[in-house]
Amino acid sequence: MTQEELFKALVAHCKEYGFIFPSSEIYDGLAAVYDYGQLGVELKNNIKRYWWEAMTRLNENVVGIDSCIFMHPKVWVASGHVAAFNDPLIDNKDSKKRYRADVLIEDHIAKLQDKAEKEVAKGKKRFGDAFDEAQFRATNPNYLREAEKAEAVHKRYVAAEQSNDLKEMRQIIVDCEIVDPISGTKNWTDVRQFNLMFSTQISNTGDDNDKIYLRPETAQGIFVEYLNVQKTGRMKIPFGIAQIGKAFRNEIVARQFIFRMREFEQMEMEFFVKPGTEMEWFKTWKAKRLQWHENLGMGNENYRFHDHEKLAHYANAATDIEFNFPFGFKELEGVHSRTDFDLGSHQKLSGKKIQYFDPETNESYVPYCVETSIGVDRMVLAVLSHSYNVEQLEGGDSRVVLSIPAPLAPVKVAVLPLLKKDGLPEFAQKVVDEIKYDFNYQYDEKDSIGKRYRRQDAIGTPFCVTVDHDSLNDNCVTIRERDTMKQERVPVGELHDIIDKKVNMRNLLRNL
RNA sequence: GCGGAAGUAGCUCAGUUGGUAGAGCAUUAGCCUUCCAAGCUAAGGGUCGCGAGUCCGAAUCUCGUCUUCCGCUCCA
Repeated sequence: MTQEELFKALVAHCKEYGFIFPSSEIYDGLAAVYDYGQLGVELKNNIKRYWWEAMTRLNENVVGIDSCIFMHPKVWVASGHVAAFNDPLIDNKDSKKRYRADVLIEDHIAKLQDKAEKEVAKGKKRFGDAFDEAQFRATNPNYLREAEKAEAVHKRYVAAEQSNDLKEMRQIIVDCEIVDPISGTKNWTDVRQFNLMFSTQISNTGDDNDKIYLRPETAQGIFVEYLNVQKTGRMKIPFGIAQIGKAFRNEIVARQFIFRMREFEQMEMEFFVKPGTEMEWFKTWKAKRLQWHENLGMGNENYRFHDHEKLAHYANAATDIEFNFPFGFKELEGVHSRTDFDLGSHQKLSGKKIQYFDPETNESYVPYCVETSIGVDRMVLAVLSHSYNVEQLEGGDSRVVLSIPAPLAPVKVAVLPLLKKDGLPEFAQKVVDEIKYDFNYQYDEKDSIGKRYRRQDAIGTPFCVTVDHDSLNDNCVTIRERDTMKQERVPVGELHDIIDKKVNMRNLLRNL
């Protein structure tokens, strides 16, 4: 199977066994929105628990919060999202390329200004030392002509941008005869506003002033609660705040199953540190986060760091932890050194002092911040795509097995009476009673035992417990392990410990 | 958003020149009995993605539309 076929098979498998369904399927579905089914939600919850416990329990200076999706609109002004993700876009119909309309116009203005400056350069060359630049700029007709052209376009552009007049933007591009650098044609579509953030209104009058956004990242919820948590939790720097929650981004193209969705879930942790120490902590969290991934045992060679060359407006260092997905190495988690950009912006815009008083040095400062940010859905996809295997067995048989790390598996154990008579189901029920308070289990008495094993393999259940006639006499059952298919006969009383040893979350949390 | 391909039962697909929709697997019930799927019997399940049009008659022809996949584009 090629990687592409494998990925398709995985997507089909996810639907067939109740992990992940396309949303609203009975109405033809909704593009790039997926629902988690009965098994998917268990896997997802286990992943979230693994992260939450690693963060908040194993670091005594990291606490969690749960902030809202709705936030004050000014939050997104301070964070830079309103300014940075509100782009007018235009397509060239011939080259099929998309451009930012404002960039096209700005480039054009720059070209015109360039022409004017060339006149100045010419003047310099001609008059040498006698050249009076101010005089030249004020009087030279060639220069003035070019400069006026640039100024005229600039004025129109600023007016259009301020009034958000998309038709005028397009008209400027048409009037200036701006051509697509690739196709060289002027065959443009309309200018459309693209906003990364979804919006709605909080009152029901539809007034534009009541517009609020669905958060495009959970991080800002942490920043605006920084003061509350720091004070009420008596937190001393360095300390962190962790959060798991939904975020929404109106991506132009959402693709690759649950890898890029418009509604998705993040697990973010903001770690507040003393300015100047952020690089140390950046390194620390890079290592800690990689270890968290490696503890899953999905192959250390499947992870790599990708350091950012080009940094975002808020960062002074950034790296991605990439995972080897079926479609190649792609970002799974980001570790960013965000400086004091966020807290600083909120301090400025809100007028509230957001500072930390350091009792050791007696100074106040806006803390710097190191962020770890991982997509829950990407993590689910990483686990599923790595776990999905089609194994060839002796005798030409094959089985589909999800080798999900046992502590993350949706179902931990299946209880299977060999026959559904002779008192075996009744005995099996007693086995269920033995384990049901501690482990998610399935009971199945339908079809042959081999078939039932395959069904459990397909959903990644680490253990199958089989009850046979001997069980009634010796109180022992057969426990069969998913990956090795090895069987062992054990007393019912020992089941709990055998299963627990393998599926307990502490197996993953060690050494973190 | 552009280009290409696809959409018939839960899944994989068949369906002839337009003439009342099929198979295998799966599901449910019963039988059989058995430690690594595919034994027997029966049953349920389909507005043929959706909407128009042509036609006496459309799963089939035409147009539109939605969704999915692939490639571009986008991705602080």
